Amino acid sequence: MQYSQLCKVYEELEQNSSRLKKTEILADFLKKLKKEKDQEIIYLLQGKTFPDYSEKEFGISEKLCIKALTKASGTSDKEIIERWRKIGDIGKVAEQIMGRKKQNTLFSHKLTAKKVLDNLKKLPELEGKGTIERKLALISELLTSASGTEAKYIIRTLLGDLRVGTGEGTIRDSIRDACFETSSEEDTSKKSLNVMDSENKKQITETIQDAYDKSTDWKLVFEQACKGLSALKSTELTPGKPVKVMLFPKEDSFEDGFSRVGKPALIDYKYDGFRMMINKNNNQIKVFTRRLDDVSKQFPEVKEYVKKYIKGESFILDTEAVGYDPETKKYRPFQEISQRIKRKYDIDKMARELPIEINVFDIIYYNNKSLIKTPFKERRKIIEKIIEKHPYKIRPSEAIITESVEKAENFYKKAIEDGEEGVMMKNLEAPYKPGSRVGYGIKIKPSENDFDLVIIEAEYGTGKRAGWLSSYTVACRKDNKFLEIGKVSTGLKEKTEGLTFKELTKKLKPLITKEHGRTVEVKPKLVVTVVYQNIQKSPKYSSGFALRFPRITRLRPDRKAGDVATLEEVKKEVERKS
DNA sequence: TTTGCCTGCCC
DNA sequence: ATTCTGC
DNA sequence: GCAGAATGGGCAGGCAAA
Repeated sequence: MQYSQLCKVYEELEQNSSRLKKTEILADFLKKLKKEKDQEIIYLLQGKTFPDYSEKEFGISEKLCIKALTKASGTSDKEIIERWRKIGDIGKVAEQIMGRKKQNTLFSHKLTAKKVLDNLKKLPELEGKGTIERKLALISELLTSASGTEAKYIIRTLLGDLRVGTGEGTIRDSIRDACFETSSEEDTSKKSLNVMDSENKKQITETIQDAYDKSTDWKLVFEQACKGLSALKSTELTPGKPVKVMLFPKEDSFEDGFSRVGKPALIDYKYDGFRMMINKNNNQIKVFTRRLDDVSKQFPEVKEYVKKYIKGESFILDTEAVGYDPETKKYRPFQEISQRIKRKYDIDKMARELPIEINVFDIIYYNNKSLIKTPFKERRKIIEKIIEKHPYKIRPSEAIITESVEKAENFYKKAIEDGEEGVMMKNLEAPYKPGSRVGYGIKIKPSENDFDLVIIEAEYGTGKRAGWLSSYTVACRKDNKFLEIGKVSTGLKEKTEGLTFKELTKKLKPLITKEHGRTVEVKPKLVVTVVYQNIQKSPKYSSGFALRFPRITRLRPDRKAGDVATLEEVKKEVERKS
């Protein structure tokens, strides 16, 4: 298959925002792909070359894409960055530059999808001295034989950002439509077994989703769907192979929480650690992160705890690991535990200095049986039955079941007093939904504080926000100086109503004093209110602090730069919270 | 040998 | 992580 | 209500430049 054929699909997807239309476009493509040899091409549809659970990385991002473009086109870094600033998409820059170049070339080699796939797949394998040079060579080889459009999508694929708006749901539905016949208005009279009526269609969709949930691999699911329903149904959950985690949207009050998850609900602590999926298959024990990275080596204690304190031959547990101080037994902030996650050296030393407590809050597989569809209350019972509770090692998450808002609030207060982040509320009847943020559970966190800060630098946005100054460096003050305390971007509106990026850009432009690349320095005049969840020590910002999860809530035209929060006030808040 | 940029991935 | 937006 | 896109801080590790 020609890569240009694939690019045509990307273009169409990009031009159509309706999900139904996207599904149609993709289904047509998949019908063609069925007849091809390289089914791996399906990964390219989501800008990938491997299944989601693969840990292979390109090791290429913005800077190296710019280098590769320079190399392939001869255009200077400076011009590329300037174009990027203006149009907010390195892919589009590549399209312009490589497209222009093509006109001067008399013949061009046709790029096949396989060639693109092959070169991309080589990237993760390279290591050691000269790696970057060799990676750039592989990329510019593709770019030089690419058309403008092809260059655009090669770059976007490398950046891991295809921007064609196709997620799992769309892929799933198009596999359904490509592999199973759909009844259209004209032939509703026909009663063929293969023709989907709406009930049937729903079931097929669910079966495909279920197969993906269990395998996390679209290539496999597509191949099975081509064979038929029973092949899809044969997919099984396999402990040792990672599964995507269920996610939880935020809710503001317990009333809202109950109305979403129903009454009674299970409420448990939300720990400020990191997600850990623990898989046991007989003697093999593996630990995966939320993005399906294998961190078994980094957390040797998990094996020990699992062997000693959990009954069962095989299982998959969903847990949160929190770090604590081994002397004082006090829970430590996320910043500290994050030192262990990607560690390759001194693993044992860190394990002693910063041990973890594993809080188990869900189970989706037990003794050769999937529990994905088992109601949550049953799953919780199993957790409590099989885990021997050992605080500071492994334990079921702290939880209550209640239908009272008052009891929920008291439990929440206790969680905060214990130094945790908040609580989760969960629907007792719900199944487990890998990878989706569905309302079977929600999270509740404390109301947050804010500072008024002044904008001293800004950066041009990308994608939807191209052309606007959309990310702002904000500062507090100390005497007559302004000290950076982080960047903020979210909270503003892209369209109308409320404070927009457009408006802020307009206000900032006259204040610009210097420009470098995509960043501008501005006179410290504009004051904004920034809410945040936490204040962290920062190795990067001049104030020595940074805000965790910052977002802008409003403009303060009534305030001057001299009115913004002082470093002293920031320090006082840090004290107050600890 | 050391430093610092870059990337990917936790939140 | 948070937020906004389109479906 | 959900998925998708565009953004935040900070960590370790890998490589290249100093």
